[in-house]
Amino acid sequence: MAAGRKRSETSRLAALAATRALLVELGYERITLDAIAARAGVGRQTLYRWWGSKGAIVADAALAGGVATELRPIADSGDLRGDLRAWLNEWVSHVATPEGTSLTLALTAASSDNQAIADQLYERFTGPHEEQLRARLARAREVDQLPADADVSTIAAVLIGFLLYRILGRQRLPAASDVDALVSLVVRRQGDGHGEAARH
Amino acid sequence: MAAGRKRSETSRLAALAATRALLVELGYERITLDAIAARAGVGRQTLYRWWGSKGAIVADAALAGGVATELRPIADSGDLRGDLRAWLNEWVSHVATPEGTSLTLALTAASSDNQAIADQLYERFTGPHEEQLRARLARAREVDQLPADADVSTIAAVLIGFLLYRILGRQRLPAASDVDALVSLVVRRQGDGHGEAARH
Amino acid sequence: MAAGRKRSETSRLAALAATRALLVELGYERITLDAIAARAGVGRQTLYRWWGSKGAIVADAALAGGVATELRPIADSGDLRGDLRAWLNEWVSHVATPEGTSLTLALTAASSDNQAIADQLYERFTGPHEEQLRARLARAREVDQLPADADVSTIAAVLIGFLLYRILGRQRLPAASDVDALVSLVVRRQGDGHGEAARH
Amino acid sequence: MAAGRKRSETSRLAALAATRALLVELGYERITLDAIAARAGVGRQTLYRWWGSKGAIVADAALAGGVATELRPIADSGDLRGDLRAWLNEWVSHVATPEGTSLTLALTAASSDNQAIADQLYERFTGPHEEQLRARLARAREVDQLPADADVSTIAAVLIGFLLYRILGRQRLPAASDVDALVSLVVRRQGDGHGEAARH
DNA sequence: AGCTAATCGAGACGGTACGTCTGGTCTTGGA
DNA sequence: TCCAAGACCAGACGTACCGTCTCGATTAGCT
Repeated sequence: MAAGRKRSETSRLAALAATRALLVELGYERITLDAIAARAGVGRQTLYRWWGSKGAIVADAALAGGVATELRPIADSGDLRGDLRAWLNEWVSHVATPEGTSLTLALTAASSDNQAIADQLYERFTGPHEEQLRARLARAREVDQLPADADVSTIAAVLIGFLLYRILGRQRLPAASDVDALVSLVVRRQGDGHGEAARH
Repeated sequence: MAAGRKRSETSRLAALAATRALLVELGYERITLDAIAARAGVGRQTLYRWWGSKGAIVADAALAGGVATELRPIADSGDLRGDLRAWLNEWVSHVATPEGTSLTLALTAASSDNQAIADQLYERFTGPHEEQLRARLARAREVDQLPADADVSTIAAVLIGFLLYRILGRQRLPAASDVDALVSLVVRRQGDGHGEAARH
Repeated sequence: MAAGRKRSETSRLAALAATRALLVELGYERITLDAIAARAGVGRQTLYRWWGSKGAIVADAALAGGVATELRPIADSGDLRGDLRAWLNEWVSHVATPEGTSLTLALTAASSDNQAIADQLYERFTGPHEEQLRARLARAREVDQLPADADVSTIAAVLIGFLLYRILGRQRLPAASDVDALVSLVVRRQGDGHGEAARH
Repeated sequence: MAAGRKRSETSRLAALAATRALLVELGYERITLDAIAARAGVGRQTLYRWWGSKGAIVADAALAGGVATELRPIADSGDLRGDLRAWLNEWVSHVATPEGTSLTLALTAASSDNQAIADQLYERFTGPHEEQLRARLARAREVDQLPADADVSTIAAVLIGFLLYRILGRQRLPAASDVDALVSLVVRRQGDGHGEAARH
């Protein structure tokens, strides 16, 4: 029962780095497995051996060390609105880089193209972030920074959806004031009337 | 200088219909100009003559008669929340069809791929809808269904972003109750406190 | 009922010429359809469209304008031995060129590899030559330059087999004296005893 | 200086046997070192260690125990024509088997491809047989079964070339009557006129 | 008995060529 | 001048082999 040669970690990392670089330069559609292999100094068969398709390697490259890993957890300073603003602004500044924009667009294209990638993206990236957001909102609700009947899932979806719309629209990324307006819209100060209460 | 034969309207419509059909069956990445030409009974050169690229014909097909045109304007019954719920639900039911989902995903992929398509999409589709939404919200603000300082742009972006997130996530389309929660979150009954007013 | 573009004669000839050139340079095994296409300035698909395989194009290239077409018919001067010697010597000098040797070896390799090529080679090349040889021998028999019971098929096969053996052996091509010996062996002067006749 | 492990004779024989089997099944061009290694249950590196190339292993497999070794020497019963007929017929029946045909074609292809194989083939196989033939013919000449001026080299080449032509042609292997005609053509009964003797 | 070194089967590596498919262009003959 | 058909060049696709390079596991001779 012989072992055979081990998978080359060098090749794996070179392939992912080359993919990220080419994704930034060319975008998902114009990228080529030939180009990735050439840039990484790796055989084409090696890419097929370990990833099997362009979509898979792109997803892995974008998620492993690309977009996802540098994101910080949402702070819990006790100030929900401040924490959300900080988190959203960090996101925006992260995506505002050319690399961030390219990788995000590439992931969107790959997800639209391939259900498996979409699932992986959700499982490894979107889902954890959404869950983190819901957890932070739930904690805020417990300390009465949100009304007891606040719908944390809807709030989380609205925050992420807003970012998504602005990124994909590529017209203009949200400024700090846009983030302020967003947070103010969906998270009112506790003690603000909610429901039919105090007429003005 | 002879005038020559006129452009064949039959061919144009057949090409667009074939593109839509194949988009639904295959998605943006897997579609082929050969396949469009064959299904439409049209020469391949004819597609290049009038559209010039795969992206252009896909965008035209999806926008002209595909996703966009069947949408109704937002009603103005005087009841903002009801009107928004109706509009959002109509949108959801429109996208919930297989054809609607496929065309939306195809447009997303094409937009991620190609800035020109993204611009066209915004100009002919997203922009008008957002503008319509802002106009409806502004009218509501005038009749005091929204606070005077409400940020209609942010509200509009949030509503669209929420839909976008749910569609692209492909986990599950929003139910009527999700739409209710969304509308309740961003459009409070007039008289609700809004702004920095009360407690500190 | 439209016609479509005609097959490009330019491309066809360029492909065959490039194949011959590369066959001489590289030999059958080391030749590449990529290389043929590149040298001919022709798309690779065009080669597959019209020939379908490396073997087919090699056979066509070697037969059409390569080895076969320049061969003269066997003369009929009335002198069988002289005519055969001339024909054999012409053959040897033809094959003795680098191009002739390479093409012959390539055809042999291709025939060993592929029955279809072997059949085509026989039908378009070997067969006609053998038939021509048989016809010349039969005419000689009619004018009593060969015995009435001479087996023209065997003689023809022996002449061709001798050449084949010397060419494939690649040790040394037959000289004029070898050709003389061969002709003397298989074609005796009429009037020479044949059979049990004149004991010595 | 320790010695290390010895070469595995088991592996060597398994490799040669697998090569012969695959040569029969697939032919020279379609054979694969992967396939040989897999069938022999041998590592690929072992093949390269001991033979170094596909051509080398194929030549070794075909010559060692394949085509060559089973051939008997030419008998010397005193009857030259009978001995030649027996030898040729044995050859034909040997090659007429599927295995014999495949191995012969494989050797031809390999020789056309590779000069080193061609040389080895001549040295280990064709050469010895031709030499054996020449020796038998020379002995016959000494006992006056051939004319004193008979060219034994040409006769030997003619006999081998005839076989080669029939085998490679693959149209039909020579029957016993063809062998008779061949022998009668090149070996006339002593006492037959030979040379420029009689008529002018 | 332990050491040392060459061998073994297995299998990943960087490459090259395969045969196919598509993109975008050009040509043909008919309307 | 447009159209359907279809050949053209270019180049990416995913697969199959090549010849090389690790791996860990056997074998031996030499100490």
